[in-house]
Amino acid sequence: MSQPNLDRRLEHLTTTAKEAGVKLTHQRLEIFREIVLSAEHPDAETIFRAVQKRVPTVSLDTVYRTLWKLHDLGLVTTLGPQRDRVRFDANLDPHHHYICVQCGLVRDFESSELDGLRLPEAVSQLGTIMNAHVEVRGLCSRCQQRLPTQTPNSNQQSQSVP
Amino acid sequence: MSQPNLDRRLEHLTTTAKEAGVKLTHQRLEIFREIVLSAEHPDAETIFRAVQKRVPTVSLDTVYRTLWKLHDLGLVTTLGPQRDRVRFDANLDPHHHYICVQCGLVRDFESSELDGLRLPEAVSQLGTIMNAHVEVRGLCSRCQQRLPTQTPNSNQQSQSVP
DNA sequence: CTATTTGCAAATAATTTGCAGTGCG
DNA sequence: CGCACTGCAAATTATTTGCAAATAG
Repeated sequence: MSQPNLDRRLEHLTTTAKEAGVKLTHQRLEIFREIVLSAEHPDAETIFRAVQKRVPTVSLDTVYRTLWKLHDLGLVTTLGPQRDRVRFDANLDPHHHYICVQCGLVRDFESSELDGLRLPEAVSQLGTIMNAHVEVRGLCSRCQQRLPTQTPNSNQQSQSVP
Repeated sequence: MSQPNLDRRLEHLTTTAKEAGVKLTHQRLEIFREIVLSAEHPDAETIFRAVQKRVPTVSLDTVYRTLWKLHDLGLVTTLGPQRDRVRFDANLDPHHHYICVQCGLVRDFESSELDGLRLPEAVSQLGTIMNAHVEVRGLCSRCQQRLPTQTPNSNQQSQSVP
């Protein structure tokens, strides 16, 4: 992660936070910096331990709350289909996934064109390549109907949505 | 899911199980069928509830144990980087992921060629498309060195590996 | 100032494990 | 028949929440 890149993201954070009326506390800054600077994509516990070194008083729940707040602001994304719950796939044939960011629906789709993707050289230097597939994210048609007015980012939050 | 496809997978299950000396109980058959037949990629709880309708005595922990056993046999895969733990990504620029199936390491890589993938029409009928990226799975170089003899599939199991 | 945010501790939700009985091969 | 497998209940681990004190803007 290069310095100008970090600066650019921090500025984006500042702007977005101000627009949303969200306060930029010391803890939040450090948590965000930690995710941006980490080459890995850390989980909450890992971020917690790292931030704790510089802000000894942070608590794990603040890390969680901050992460989902940043997620709501569209400043971070999560890996995998969505929050918690491991999901299983018995389809061994080459296939790709469509994932709804709202409800977590996952659908397979096939494409012989995508099956034979050429990957950049850099990848093979990371390790062996067992398999490659495409993940598409969007709002599924069912969720589009249910939330005709909402923006795709003001969702999936801790606050219970009755 | 077409009938011949299901048959083919059930046969593969039988063969693999026999080879591995794993018993094919009623419960396991039903759990496997459930994953194969579901268009969704269900989580343990969902599979549990579905199987329960036909085998009222199954327990949730049997579902968990079976799922990981099938996973070990290479008959099912999981969505997302690996077991549990949500992981966060603050990289908003287009990028792709390399994921180590052994240790869960995730590395970004860039490729303008992959950024502009053309997706099949079928995808846009599932819902809106917000973003598409490639996920590559393999054994990272660090894990290759640590497990020079093991096969990539005899791992990541419930049994604690001291 | 004042609404937001934090830390704590306690609550929930998800997943795993020890054990004794059961049943497949 | 024996060893792998199951169900149960209890243990762990991950994540969320209520509340009073602290703090950004």
